Amino acid sequence: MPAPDFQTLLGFFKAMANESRLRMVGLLAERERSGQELAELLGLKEPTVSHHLAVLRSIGLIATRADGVTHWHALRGEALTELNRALFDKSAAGALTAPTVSWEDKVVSTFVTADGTLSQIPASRRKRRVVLAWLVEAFDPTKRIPEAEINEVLQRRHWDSATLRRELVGYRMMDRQAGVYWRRPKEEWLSE
Amino acid sequence: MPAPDFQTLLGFFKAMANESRLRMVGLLAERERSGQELAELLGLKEPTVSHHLAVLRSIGLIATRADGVTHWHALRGEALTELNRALFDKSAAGALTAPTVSWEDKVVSTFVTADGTLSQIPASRRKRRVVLAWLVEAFDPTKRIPEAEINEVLQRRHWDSATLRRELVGYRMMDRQAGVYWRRPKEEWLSE
DNA sequence: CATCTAATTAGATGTGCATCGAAGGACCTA
DNA sequence: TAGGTCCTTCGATGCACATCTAATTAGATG
Repeated sequence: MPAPDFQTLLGFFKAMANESRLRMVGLLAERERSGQELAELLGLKEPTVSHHLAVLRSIGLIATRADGVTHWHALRGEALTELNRALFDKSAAGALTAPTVSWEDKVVSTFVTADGTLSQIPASRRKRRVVLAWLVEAFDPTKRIPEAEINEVLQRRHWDSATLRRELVGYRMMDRQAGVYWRRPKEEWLSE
Repeated sequence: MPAPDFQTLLGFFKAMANESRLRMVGLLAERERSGQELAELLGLKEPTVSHHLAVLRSIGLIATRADGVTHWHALRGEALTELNRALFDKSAAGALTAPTVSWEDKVVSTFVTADGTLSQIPASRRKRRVVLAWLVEAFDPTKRIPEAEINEVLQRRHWDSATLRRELVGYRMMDRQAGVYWRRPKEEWLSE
């Protein structure tokens, strides 16, 4: 049987995250029970029990068998075993891991509009660094670039090219001398 | 480590039964992360993340370390291991078996709201006695307490502190003389 | 078929909780 | 100590859901 995906896992937790249902599972773990019996033991009305049973059944945790007008409900032990593996095996991380978009990508896509311009310069240091790292890609790492060209390229991204230029130097992503700029290796950038 | 009780288990499921928190656990399983980072990755605002972190921390699932202004959060693998055992070992039935909630507890929780205030004073003598027994716990049994303090404490539970005070004396749970009150031993309370 | 019992469905209601904006710390750095 | 960043706390809001009553289905029985 395949390791359950994120939604399955979430469904399982939601099903168990209710006092009545959790107690119900406890009661059904002992032996099979009828709806009435559960209602009595849990102090609930039958419709409520019926509702909870439907939830538990929908995740395959219980099986119901009809005998005349009475319905007998029982816990499916296999289901618990399956979930045990799913949850706590090494694969757990796999199941839980969200579809991976890196944090950096998210930050960039937040601040860069569809046409490639910066909607604003992040105030947060950490995010600003990410956006600048993206910006600096626009420059040829093997060349020395005059300030005029730097400004022109940055201007295309955001009106405040002066700030961007200053920040690129501040974060050690670029260096300059006598009005000429060049990219610095990533190892030398400020790490935070 | 002791097998967790019913309430602990329920708390765990409640904590995991939320998409944001479950994804959060997945992200933290990979590596430790800052609040900002989580907010960005989950598409939530920081207050929301903070709230969720508090929930996960309250069940001991994550540990937080501060580094300057940044707080780094990490998953406590041990916690998961513990829960694994608790959940799926032979004890499953035991842990899940409904907690026997006494009648008194049920009564108290019926009349006391989550924030510790009385929603109403029970009309039934027997239930009123239970609620008063719960109320009287608020007072130090070794001290003599001025009426002003009595009132202040009771007021926090219910607007009608005068009635509560009178009833406490009526049920012989407290006694008074010259405007000073003290608790009486349980053996001397009215038994009904 | 008439009626009884057990269960489910439908609809209404109240509550818990996820989320957010605003405001308030804590800690850094200049 | 002034300003800035990161985080938390507070209060408000809206939605999801647990529960109930009433009505309906389904099987049993005489």
